Amino acid sequence: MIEIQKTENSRPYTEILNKIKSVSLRPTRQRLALGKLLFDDADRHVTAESLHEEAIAAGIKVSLATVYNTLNRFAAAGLLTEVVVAPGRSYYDTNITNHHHFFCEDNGTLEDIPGDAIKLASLPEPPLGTKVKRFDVVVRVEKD
Amino acid sequence: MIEIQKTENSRPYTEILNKIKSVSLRPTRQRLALGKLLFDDADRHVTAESLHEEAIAAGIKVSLATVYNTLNRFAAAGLLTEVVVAPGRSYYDTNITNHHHFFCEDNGTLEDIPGDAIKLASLPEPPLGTKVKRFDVVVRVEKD
DNA sequence: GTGATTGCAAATCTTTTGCACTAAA
DNA sequence: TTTAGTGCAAAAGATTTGCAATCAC
Repeated sequence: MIEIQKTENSRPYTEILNKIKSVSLRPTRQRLALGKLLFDDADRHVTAESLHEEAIAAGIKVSLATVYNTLNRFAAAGLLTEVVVAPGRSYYDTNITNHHHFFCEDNGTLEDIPGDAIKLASLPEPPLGTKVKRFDVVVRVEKD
Repeated sequence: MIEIQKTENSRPYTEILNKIKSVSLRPTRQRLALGKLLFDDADRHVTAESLHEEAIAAGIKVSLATVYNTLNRFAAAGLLTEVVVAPGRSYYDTNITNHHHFFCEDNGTLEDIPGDAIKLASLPEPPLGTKVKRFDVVVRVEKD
């Protein structure tokens, strides 16, 4: 029984329920709650650690291991994108459209750049035997 | 005494010696040997692990911790660039000019793209209170 | 019921660090 | 000699995994 679904805010949960079901994952209590945190607002950037803290603060009982597993499952299913900008820490982005990032190394903050805001004037041939999958632009900024 | 300097190939070692001295680092046996592996060829991409294996295979006695320390010192001194392309592993690049990368996730291979081969047609304003330091383009490719 | 998911703890992997020893200046 | 660098082993940080209990179907 998913008691949280009985509240007056049941519509968003239905959306998240459908989103999770649509990728053939079981809508468990933890996945629904994490999904609500992730997908209720647009363009969120989280780490496993930050999402876990947020969940605990919101009174959601979920282990860090499950947060890792959920982020990985969501990413593998295409619900999230993994963003690699800093060594030793993975960021997950709820924006799954083609886009890029500002990254502030001073405080580890990510901000989206719309895909159409950046155009490559040219691109050399990829290495022999390979084809281009996509490209990621990271614009590194610093506080001034 | 740096016995290896006595061989007939002493010229490259002089270059590496000077390179290391030029950034106020002590030219120890380990740094000279790692420097030779790194800088004798152009555009090398290594991880601490891969460079350590290479060194051991070449008969150089050096610990993994020292390889990490050396890569970090070299990078801090501007002799190397750290490249962030995959979660949980740091790559170091001997190309310190402005450039970008092809990255093949299938085998973890990096390949340089000259800086002038890529031009951004436009770039939105950076987040408030920040200024652009530089941008990195990673073109992700896959085997076909 | 059956198979997927959770949670915890233990394991793994990469990287850093403390400290006694060694080497460079 | 004075200070920096090395090596080992231990520690640290991020992430994954084994397994019994639990939950969705």
